[in-house]
Parts: sequence; C-alpha cells; structure tokens
Amino acid sequence: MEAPAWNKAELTVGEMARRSGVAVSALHFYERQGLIESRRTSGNQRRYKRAMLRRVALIRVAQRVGIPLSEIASAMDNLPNGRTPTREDWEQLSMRWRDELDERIKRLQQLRDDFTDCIGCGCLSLTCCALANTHDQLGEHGPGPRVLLEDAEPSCADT
Amino acid sequence: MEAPAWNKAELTVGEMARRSGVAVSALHFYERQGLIESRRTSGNQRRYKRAMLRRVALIRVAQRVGIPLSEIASAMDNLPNGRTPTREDWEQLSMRWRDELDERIKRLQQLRDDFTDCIGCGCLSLTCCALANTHDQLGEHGPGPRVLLEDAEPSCADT
DNA sequence: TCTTTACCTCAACCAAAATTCAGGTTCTAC
DNA sequence: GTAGAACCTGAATTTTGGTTGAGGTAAAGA
Repeated sequence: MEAPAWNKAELTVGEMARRSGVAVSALHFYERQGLIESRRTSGNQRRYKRAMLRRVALIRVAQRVGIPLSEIASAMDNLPNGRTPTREDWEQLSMRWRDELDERIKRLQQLRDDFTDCIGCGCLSLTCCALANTHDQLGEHGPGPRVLLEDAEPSCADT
Repeated sequence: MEAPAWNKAELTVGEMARRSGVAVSALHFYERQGLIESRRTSGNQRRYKRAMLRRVALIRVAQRVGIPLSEIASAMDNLPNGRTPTREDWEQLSMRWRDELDERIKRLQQLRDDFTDCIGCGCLSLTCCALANTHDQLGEHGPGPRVLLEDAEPSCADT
C-alpha cells in the first residue's frame, strides 16, 4: 500500500493544489514567476518537496496582507544563507509583513475615523472634508488622484 | 469678467479634473461606466453640474474603502427618491461603506493577530496554523484558495 | 484672424493574477 | 492493454481601473 499523502516525501501538483487550496494553474503560474520550484520526473511531471507546501502557505498569507507577488518573490530571493529558508527566515518575513499589515490597518482606521466624522456633516467637500481630502496617497490600484486643487471653494456649505 | 470657477453653475471636464484630482480620462471612464453624467454643449463638450463634483469625491472615497466601481455604480443607481441624491442619501451610503470598512479592518486585525501568534511558532502549518488557515475567504483579487484540505497532517511539527 | 489650448471619439494598450483552452503525454487501475 | 484521470505546454482570455495615442473639432485669447 502506498504511503498516505501526508507522509510522502514529494507531492504531485494535484496534491499540492488540494492540500494548499490553490489551483493547479496557480501553482504553475507561481512557478513561472519563480515563487516556488519543483523537480521533474522522467515523464516531465512536477514533484514538489513538502517544504514547498509551507512556501505556498506563506505566499497566500503575504497576498492576504496585500503584498504583490513580485515583492513576495524578491523577498524570497533575498533570503539569506543560500536558498534554504530556515525558520528564522520565515520569522523575518513574517515580521516585515506584519509591519506592512499594521500600516494598512492604520490607514484604513484613519479613513474610518474620517467617515465617522463626515457622516454627521455629509458634505464631502473637496476642500474641507477630511474624507475627500486624501491624507494618504495609498494608491491601492492605479495612479490615484493628483490633488492639485487650485482655486478654493469659499466654504464648506457651498459644495 | 467671468465668474470664478468655484461659482460656476457648470464645470467643464478639465475643471472637474483639476478640482477633483481625477484625470480627465478617468472622468470619461466613469461616465462610460454610468457613475457620473453630463450634458453636452452644442459643440459636444461635456458640462457637469456642480453636484457631480461631490459625486466624484464619493466615488474616490468608496474606492479607497475598497469598493469596486461596479458596486459603487449600483449603489448609486439604487438611490431612492428618483435620482437626485440628497444629503440623506450620501449619509446612507457613507454608513454602509463605513461598515464595510469596519469589516475589512476587522479581518486585517485578525490576520495581524494570527501573525503575532505565529511569529513565535513560525510553522505555517496548513492544518494547525491560524495564519495559513484562512478564516475569512476575502478573495481580495481573483478567486482565492478553495480550502479543500482532504487528508489531514498528523501534527504541527510534521509540516 | 490666427494660434493655442481644451475638448471629442475610438481603439489599443498596461499591469496583476490568474483561468481557460487546445492539443498532446503519462500514470494508474481494472 | 486500454480507459480514464492526471499531467504537460503555450497561447489566449479574463477582470479592474484606468492611460495613451491618433486624428479631428471647439473655444478662447491676442
């Protein structure tokens, strides 16, 4: 009888997909992007070391934090001591990403506070409403507003 | 002498762009998506009511919260009392979006807590690590992991 | 009037993160 | 030994939120 999946030394791409919750096509994609690696069997099929499973987990976590794949890749590339990520390496990455996450949370909280302030006023004035006036150029996707208001409005009520 | 920009009844697209901080091309785009409207002059140029300025502001704010344009559009379409958004309408939307924002913040905070817990352990086990096991299927972009772990790993240390 | 700036449309393109599809190979099981 | 599942590659397609460019019209100022 064959060893149970959790005990195999190597995993097929399908097993990786099932166990990581990531589609096979995504695993192919990650490999093309250099995020994970595999050896090939004589029949050209992928075989993954179990460690790759953890790596995929880390990738998904980083993505949830909002790190783009390219950054994840370069973070992984910059792992010290030649390519075999130790537990300390994971910790380093985790701490860095947690800090980024903290930043994101802070920005969103600021935004929410502005919302709360604004709801009573409802003005959304481009010149006096904190909500409309982006303190932070987060630029989550695409180049955001340029904020180049030249002529000011006379008052909040005018808007 | 012409009236100052802040006092005009209607704005050209360029004025809208300058005052809202959004590129002209983006305004065109929003209009194609049905997010804003304009009348046309005899020469086929856009003229916006001042209210559109506030609307653009609301769009940008909603985007910062993470609401996709399509949802913003449908929220605007569903405004009650026939298409002229009152201050109450804005408040309604603001409150809804603030709630969504709250949700997002909570999810991120949960994630950060998991990070903090995990950094000491560093395991990222797919079965026992809170970090790797996505509580929330946030699906921020693209269809996320399916989370369909069939065969369990025996222990955390095994991963 | 003439020049410059602003505006128009339509089409093509960009980036990220994948998915889907076509056409073919390899394993596994009965 | 053959069916069917799983795998392979490469190219095309998807979605979101726009930008860029070409080719042409409109309006404003000296």
